[in-house]
Amino acid sequence: MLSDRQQLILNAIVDNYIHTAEPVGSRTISKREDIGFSSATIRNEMSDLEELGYLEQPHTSAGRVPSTKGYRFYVDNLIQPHLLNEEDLVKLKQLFAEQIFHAEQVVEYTAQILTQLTNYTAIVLGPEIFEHKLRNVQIVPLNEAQAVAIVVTHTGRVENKLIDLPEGIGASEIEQLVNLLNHRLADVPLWQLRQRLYQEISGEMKRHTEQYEEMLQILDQSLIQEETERVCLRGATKILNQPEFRDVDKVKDILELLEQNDQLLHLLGGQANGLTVRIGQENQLDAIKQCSIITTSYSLGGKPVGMVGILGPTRMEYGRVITVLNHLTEGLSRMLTSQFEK
Amino acid sequence: MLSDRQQLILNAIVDNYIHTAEPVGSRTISKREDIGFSSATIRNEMSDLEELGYLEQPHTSAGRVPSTKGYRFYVDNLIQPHLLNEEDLVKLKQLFAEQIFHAEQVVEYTAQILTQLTNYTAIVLGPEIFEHKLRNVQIVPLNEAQAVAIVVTHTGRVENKLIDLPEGIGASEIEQLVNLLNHRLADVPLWQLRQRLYQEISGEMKRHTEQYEEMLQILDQSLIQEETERVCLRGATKILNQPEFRDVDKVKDILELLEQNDQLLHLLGGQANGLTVRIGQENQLDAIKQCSIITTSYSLGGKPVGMVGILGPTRMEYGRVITVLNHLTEGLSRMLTSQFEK
DNA sequence: GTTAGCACTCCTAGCCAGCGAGTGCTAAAT
DNA sequence: ATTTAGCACTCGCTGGCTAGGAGTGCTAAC
Repeated sequence: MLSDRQQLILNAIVDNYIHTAEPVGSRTISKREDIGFSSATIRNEMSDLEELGYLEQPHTSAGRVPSTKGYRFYVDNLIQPHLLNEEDLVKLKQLFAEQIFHAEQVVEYTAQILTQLTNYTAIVLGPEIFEHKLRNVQIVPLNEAQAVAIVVTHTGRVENKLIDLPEGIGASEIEQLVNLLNHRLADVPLWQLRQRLYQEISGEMKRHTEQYEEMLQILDQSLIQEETERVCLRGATKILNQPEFRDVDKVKDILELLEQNDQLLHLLGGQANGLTVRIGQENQLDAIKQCSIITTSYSLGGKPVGMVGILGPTRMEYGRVITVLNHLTEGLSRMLTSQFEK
Repeated sequence: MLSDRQQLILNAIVDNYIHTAEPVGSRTISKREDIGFSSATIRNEMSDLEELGYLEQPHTSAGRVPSTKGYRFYVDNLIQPHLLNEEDLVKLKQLFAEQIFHAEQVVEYTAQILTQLTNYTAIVLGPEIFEHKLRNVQIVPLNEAQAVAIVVTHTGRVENKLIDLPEGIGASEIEQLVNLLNHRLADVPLWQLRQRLYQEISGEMKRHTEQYEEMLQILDQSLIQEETERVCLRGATKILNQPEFRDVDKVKDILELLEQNDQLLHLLGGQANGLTVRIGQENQLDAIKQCSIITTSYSLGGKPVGMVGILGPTRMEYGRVITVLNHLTEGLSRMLTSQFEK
């Protein structure tokens, strides 16, 4: 375990490096107000900290830079609570005041605000589909062969899908089918839909229509669960502001990664609920081994339904970002819950 | 006007620069098979071409680089038809073979293929909403205060919007309203909807319901035209592969511009139909004065309904990109027309 | 245990010379 | 009158060299 003084010094170094992006020398630390030791003492401690793996030296005659292990200790033990300024709080309040809630819009708006507040890249994953319950199904024929199937959830989310109509299906039969669906499947969670469809509807349908097979075919097409979640990325170019990413080769891989929507989910990294920090080397993907990601989840009525994440350099302002994220997810959860649980 | 030999040389220089990204010297040109003159002769011609504004010299003892004027002449007069290789043609055919057509998907798929084929950034603007006719309207109540309004067009596109319900509106009244709408407004182009609403429906509605004002309020909310067009960007990071954009400062502005969805429309630059090339300085936006954009439109039944654009360095392979775009828009138009005009 | 002092390391900026690609001009060749 | 060979000149780029400075590690004194 690190001594109190070692912790004090490690904290000072990480702090300094986060704000300057320059290797930190012993004299810089000894000049700080909260440190009462000479540079020589600091040097000895720094040497020890390096040996323990908390610091690294770019080259012999340079200052020290925190290692992944150093950041990890900083995040786990040293971070001090950060107070948001008035301006930032106002922006967050505005977000939560958005009474006109619409899943897609809130996701984008949230990502926008997050990237503004933090100056890092924001990734927001919308409320997950399998928590949604069916409100209403519509099937709108376009011509003889095609129709649009529309599924509305109790949260107001709308999914739609183009489907092929089997030959010889009339408008009245479709209408009948839709009525049956709405009658029987209302309030069924989306992920249970297909299962319930076969359980409850098929018997009834056999009685009502001769074209049982064709109908089932329509339904099967209509209710295929959307694979792509609603994930939204904002502020990808923020990384270009960081001095350690002045090199095109270094950012190229990162930006290419962020271009792939399906990779964004991997970045958020599964349904961990609560706040998670992944620092530098701790990340799976090579492209972002020089970055840190802070993720957290927000919930509806106690159950986590979505995630938000902030991607920045390892030299990220962890304290501030964590505070912002906590404020945000708290507000978001409160808002979601009050809106849909009544 | 330029002499034949001047044109030959300008063509050779642009050609060479496009492929090497290095200033072109007189000896390089004189060595080309299609040129039968010594380097000295080339030097004299180059000097003339520079004086006329077609070439520029980064510094005294460097080769020449085409100016915007030079590229312009090249594009307008010198470009040679480019043949696509088998592989590329197959990819394009695959796109057109997509029978399962869905506006949103085709836009994304098209952008993806374009960026793959050209290795530049692709921007695709989906079929414009005002060409779409109303097929069906639905209003699905979520709770006492809110509902989702859904508009389906004859092309199978689905727009949805969360609306607030006035107090005291019952489900039966909404149903009545929806029936009336579908009966009266089917096949009306979306952009005429509100106008026709007031013309045709209001009289009838006064008769049928006492809550005329409230109903109108619902409709007004439901039919607000979506401001954001379906625009899709792919391959933004391709620019990072270009040697002239190895500098973070140079790409930062470009990437930040591409992050803003509303700016993408400006890039495509209005409803010019037919193929347009905007080269370097000719671009309005400062951020892309070092880039060129080639745009063109595709059509449904003769009327242009969408656009595609390719963004690359001024040193772009104009011939190849133009060929790809022509193939694409031709196929896309044919596909759209055959699908919806029957 | 702490700190002042000092030799040492190593990066960085600046300077300079040499190289080479390329030009422009002139004079000879066609 | 063109075209071309020849040559001097320009200028960016590379590599080697040096001086400066920030920072370290060690030792010895406090």
